Amino acid sequence: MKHLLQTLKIGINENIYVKDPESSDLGKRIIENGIVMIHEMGFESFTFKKLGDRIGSNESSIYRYFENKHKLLLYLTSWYWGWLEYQLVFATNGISDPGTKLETGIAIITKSIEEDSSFSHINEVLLNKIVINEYSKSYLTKEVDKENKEGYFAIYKRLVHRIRDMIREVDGTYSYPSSLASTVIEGALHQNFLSEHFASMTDCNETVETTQYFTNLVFNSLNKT
Amino acid sequence: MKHLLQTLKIGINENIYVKDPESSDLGKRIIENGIVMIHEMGFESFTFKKLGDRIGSNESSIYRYFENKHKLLLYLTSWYWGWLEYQLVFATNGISDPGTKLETGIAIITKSIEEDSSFSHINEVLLNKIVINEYSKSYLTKEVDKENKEGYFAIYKRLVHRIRDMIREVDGTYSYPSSLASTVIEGALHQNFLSEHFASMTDCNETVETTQYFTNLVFNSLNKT
DNA sequence: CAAATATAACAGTATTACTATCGATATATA
DNA sequence: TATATATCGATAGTAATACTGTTATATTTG
Repeated sequence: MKHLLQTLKIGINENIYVKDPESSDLGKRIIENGIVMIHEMGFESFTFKKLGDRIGSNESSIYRYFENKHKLLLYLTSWYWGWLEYQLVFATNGISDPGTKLETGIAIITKSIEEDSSFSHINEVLLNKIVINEYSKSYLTKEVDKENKEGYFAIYKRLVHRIRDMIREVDGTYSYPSSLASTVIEGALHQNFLSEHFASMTDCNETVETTQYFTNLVFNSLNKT
Repeated sequence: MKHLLQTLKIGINENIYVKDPESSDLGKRIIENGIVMIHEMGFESFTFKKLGDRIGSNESSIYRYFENKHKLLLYLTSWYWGWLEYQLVFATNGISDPGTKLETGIAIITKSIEEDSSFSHINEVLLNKIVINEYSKSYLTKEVDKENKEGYFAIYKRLVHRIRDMIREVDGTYSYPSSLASTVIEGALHQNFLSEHFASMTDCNETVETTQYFTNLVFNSLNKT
């Protein structure tokens, strides 16, 4: 699994970047250190100038890879969702029982990432935290519809659809499979955020509880055959 | 009800503003037009300079009411949650059956706002849309913990706690009342956003469906006595 | 009427978010 | 080997943002 993910390249919409950051050493340093800096200082304070200083490169060189920091965020979060999608597909691939499959899927989606694969320049632990703290900002913009048409959110949508389909396989009569799928994926990020900053609004404070909460939520809504 | 809400002043943490915008005509124009402009151009593009131009006033005068636009957003969203809290309390006040009470509460929380009270300078329809599009940005910051300690999110938390308590009254044995309450409140905003911009990830496209989805979700999780 | 307060107008600063140009170096190709 | 091409760093420049500070005037209040 680790080796598979090591060699695997996640296909990200080519319009998100100007030049593929995977195609050069500088590109990889932009990604690697971009992740660290966004995690450290938050997306608002992060600038390409600061990143340039950190990697001993120039602001204008970074603009040759990404039009702006919003596009970099889209790239990073797309990578994350693509990576999660692979985990989901591999983990649920051989499972024939729909209930077990969905249960496994929910576990993948709701667990917090605790170890870095340490094979690539991408630190998945930090990236998971970036997704928790910043993902919403990538679509809560006036340009959503245009960017959605361009396919910038395709991977995320595909992931939601995969969970939706797993839900349907368990109970084809359930009326809200799409909403339930999106609620679990977005809700998992939210519960993780709450457990870190607003403990009184959640009952989750470790992976186990988050997974249990959502598993319970989903299966109570479905009629198992 | 309308008259009550007309005279009622929503108590907002005094550290959110420099000078109470309710205390002057200029303050009210800042709120009224701030809502319209944030709705029109989105929070990122909105600036105090533009607002000053619109209301025929000066940038620096607006700074006498709010330190920055982030504080203005905190003010507006606090007002919104306070306003919703009143609706919740009034609507559920006389109800003795815990199930009916919770059902009514969920309806209040999940419905989209369709008419403006048109009594005050605050347009609740637009404010509801602002909350859907911008609320997350008010807490997904590096300053959350500090601002939370200052009490800037107190009204929102109180609302979540009220729903949590209603859940507990229906089923005291349920393990995740806080998480379920926060999932419904945040999830309702999210499903509203999806129905507008990402229809394939939701089954909700009007108030009725959103309310039904969450009602179904909650009551399937609880054991009614 | 005097004093206090509120606001408008203006000036100024550091930073952000870019765009454009130029030159050095490395690499590919002919 | 010569030449074209791509890559990147350095520098300069611009418009806008996010403020802060000062002063003059208008308005309220005592």
